[in-house]
Amino acid sequence: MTTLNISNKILNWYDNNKRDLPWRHPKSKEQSHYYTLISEFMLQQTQVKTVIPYFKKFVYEIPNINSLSEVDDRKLLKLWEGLGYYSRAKNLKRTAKLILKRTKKHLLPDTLKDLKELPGIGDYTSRAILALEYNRKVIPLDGNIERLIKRIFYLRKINEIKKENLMLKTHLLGYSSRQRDYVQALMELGSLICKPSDPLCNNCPINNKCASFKLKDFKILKKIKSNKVKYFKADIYCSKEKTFLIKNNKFNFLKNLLIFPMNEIKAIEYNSSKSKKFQIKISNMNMKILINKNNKIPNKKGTIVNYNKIGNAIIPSFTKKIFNVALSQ
DNA sequence: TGTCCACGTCT
DNA sequence: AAGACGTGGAC
Repeated sequence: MTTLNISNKILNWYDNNKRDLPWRHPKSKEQSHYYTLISEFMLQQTQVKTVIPYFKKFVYEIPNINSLSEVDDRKLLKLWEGLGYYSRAKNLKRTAKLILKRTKKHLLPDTLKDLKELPGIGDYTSRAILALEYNRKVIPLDGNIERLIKRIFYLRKINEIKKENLMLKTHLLGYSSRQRDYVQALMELGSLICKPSDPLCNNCPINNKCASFKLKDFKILKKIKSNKVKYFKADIYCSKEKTFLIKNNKFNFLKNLLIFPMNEIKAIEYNSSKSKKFQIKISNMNMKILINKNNKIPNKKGTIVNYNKIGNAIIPSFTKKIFNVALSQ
């Protein structure tokens, strides 16, 4: 057997192990660009498994960049319901409009600068598009590849894991004339083999090149995230199978989406209350919520939702969870 | 059930 | 440039 270099080993592994994902079967160049655009937006901060059903439904309902650019906002949001980070949906439509306006083609821009000017397309997505759609010799640095790099080069010090250094190190892994497949191979390897915990090193095609494998130390240095605790009281109105929600214009999270009427309260009020308590994390905030349950639907401005039949209402998972807690008592 | 983790962009 | 932005899954 001939000795393969590192990128060929990774590609070889990918050819035999790649997942069959719906955005990997475009029927034309235009569709390839469109599938990449939609899937990459959905995959931002969201795992593949979660994205698959959303992607399928989305491209069925909104099949190309033209229809995306003029889709009704409610329809768009309904297709995004439950996926989270709802500004992605708005940015996606704005991006579609800008692409049509600027290029008059149903294709994505082909330079880093032009891509990054589009809303919702940052460092990672622009590089992903260049590699996937233009076979450009760039490597997008997503969470999977970042972990792979940290393990291969055994990066353990803060200054070693700075983004610029990680970018330089990714390039030491080399390129391929099949860059489209190569970057997907790297991400797939990170996701399926070089997992955050208990990596499957025995199945890794490049374990002999991996410093962490040699040292048998697979720890990853993670960023420290803030985790603020805030206290709220939520008014849950339940009458038969109906409940009362309002459009959120008050808090920065879940803007313009349906939530229960809520107020921020002091820790003392929360701690001294005997009402049902519920803890939920949203974004980087740790919310502690008092459930204030009422039987009557108030005569105030809002939206009455039948929770057995949600219909056209767009309800974020956050609200649905509070719902279930309130009902379960 | 609660707690922790994974996952890019924008400002 | 640190913090805001959501959700699902594993244990």
